[in-house]
Amino acid sequence: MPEPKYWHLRTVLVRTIDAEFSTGQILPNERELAARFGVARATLRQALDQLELEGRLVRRRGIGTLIAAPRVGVPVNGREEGWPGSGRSQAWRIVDCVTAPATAQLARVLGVAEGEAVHTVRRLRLVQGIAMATESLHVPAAALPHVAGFAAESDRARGVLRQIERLGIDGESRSVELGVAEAEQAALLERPPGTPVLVVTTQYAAAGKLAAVAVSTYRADTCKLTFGEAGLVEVTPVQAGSPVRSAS
Amino acid sequence: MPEPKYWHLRTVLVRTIDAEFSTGQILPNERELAARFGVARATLRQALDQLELEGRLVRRRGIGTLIAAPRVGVPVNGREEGWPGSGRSQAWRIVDCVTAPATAQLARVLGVAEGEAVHTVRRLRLVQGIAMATESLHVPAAALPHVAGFAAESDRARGVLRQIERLGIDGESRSVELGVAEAEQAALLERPPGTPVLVVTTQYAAAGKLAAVAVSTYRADTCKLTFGEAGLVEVTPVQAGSPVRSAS
DNA sequence: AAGTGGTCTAGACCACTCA
DNA sequence: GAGTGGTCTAGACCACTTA
Repeated sequence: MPEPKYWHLRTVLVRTIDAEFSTGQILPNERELAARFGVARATLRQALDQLELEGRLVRRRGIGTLIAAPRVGVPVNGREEGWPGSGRSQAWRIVDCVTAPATAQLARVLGVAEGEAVHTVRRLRLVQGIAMATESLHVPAAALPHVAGFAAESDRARGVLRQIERLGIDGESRSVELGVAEAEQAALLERPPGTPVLVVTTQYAAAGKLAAVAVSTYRADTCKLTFGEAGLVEVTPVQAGSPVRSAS
Repeated sequence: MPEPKYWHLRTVLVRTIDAEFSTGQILPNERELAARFGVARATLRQALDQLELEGRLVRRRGIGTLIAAPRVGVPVNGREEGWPGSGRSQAWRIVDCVTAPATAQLARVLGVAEGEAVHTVRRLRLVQGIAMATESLHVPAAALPHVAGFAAESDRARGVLRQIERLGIDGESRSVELGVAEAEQAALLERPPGTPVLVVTTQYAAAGKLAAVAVSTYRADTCKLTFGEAGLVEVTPVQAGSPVRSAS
């Protein structure tokens, strides 16, 4: 079997979907689809798994399998888009703020000593009212002397976000990789554990030194991260396959 | 069952791996692991699937399941790193160069008329001798008048890459999303079809106008894309989970 | 209560690698 | 040929949604 059944099935489904279905429509249920294609339900599900990973389908328990909307372009441009106080109501919701000694791992990432106090602000990024990303912003407590004055957690969170702006952040570098949402992130994103996410790690520098680190997890099913000069032209999604040679 | 078995299994395996195994070591085979944990092999495999998606494991048919090396940081900084001729031997290998009328989709992305001739150069990005990414660079033929003179495909490819530099690219914007490798990409990356990839779409602008578009697919299992000021500090991987509260 | 997707099982066979 | 992961099956039960 040079080509697995589930992969062939996926190809057939892609064609069917593109030709006969549109966003929001419901596919026939899995048992029927499996019967129609003459495969076991597990095999059909393997094909649907692929399509879901690609963001073409959404499956809802108790409802059915629907055609997904195109992915939302989410700007990841640093201070302008992602930063807290800077101007207009950015769609961030503060979840948490804890101050705790750095774990070994966190200490290494932040470049501080293990056990040193670190503020961690957790936020949720909402795009059209729905949670698209979580973020944990870590900054050494020593760098923000005025935060200690706030008693309430929400005040402390806002304090951290406000004061970090006055640090004079003058550089940032990012990395993006694939991950899966663990329990906490999954809950915040209202998704089951194991949901694939794009993990964005941002290092913020002030005066040539690492000043803060943010780890964000974006829903990989619905997000397309956008960087750079704020959309030169509308970014239209492109097939992963070679767009010129229409082989197969 | 509030927590699926496979998810719990994954957690247990993560702990075991971190504690008792190191990069390159081979796990016991699936049948034995399944028996040891008292689950069906399919359930165990579901847990391993997660770990593979996270880049913690690599499975090789006929060999076994091994602990993966940490992901490689791959700079995606545009002209400096990714661009062709610019100086030292960049680890790119030219695969292909075709000139063909733009499909409807490609035309839309490039902002040209459907059917207009477009050069497409396909390249392979090698990191430590292994294929990490494929790239298709699309540029309207009208913009590169001198390319027509080259007869051999490899000359045309080099011609496109060289002449595009003289266009005076002065801006780029990118997007990153999750995808799966179709047959062609999969073959180039020496991976099975369906392999998860990070799809990077780059728009190059010259004189305020869109001049070229590149679509790259990076192996999601082994790549961590890095952006920005070329590594302020070594980027150490961070768990997707909340790094401060060590709940569970 | 009926219908959906999500999980889990036990077993079979295949494709690949290596001694 | 023995051992590994990859695919596929048929069936069961669960969790969730809607009516």
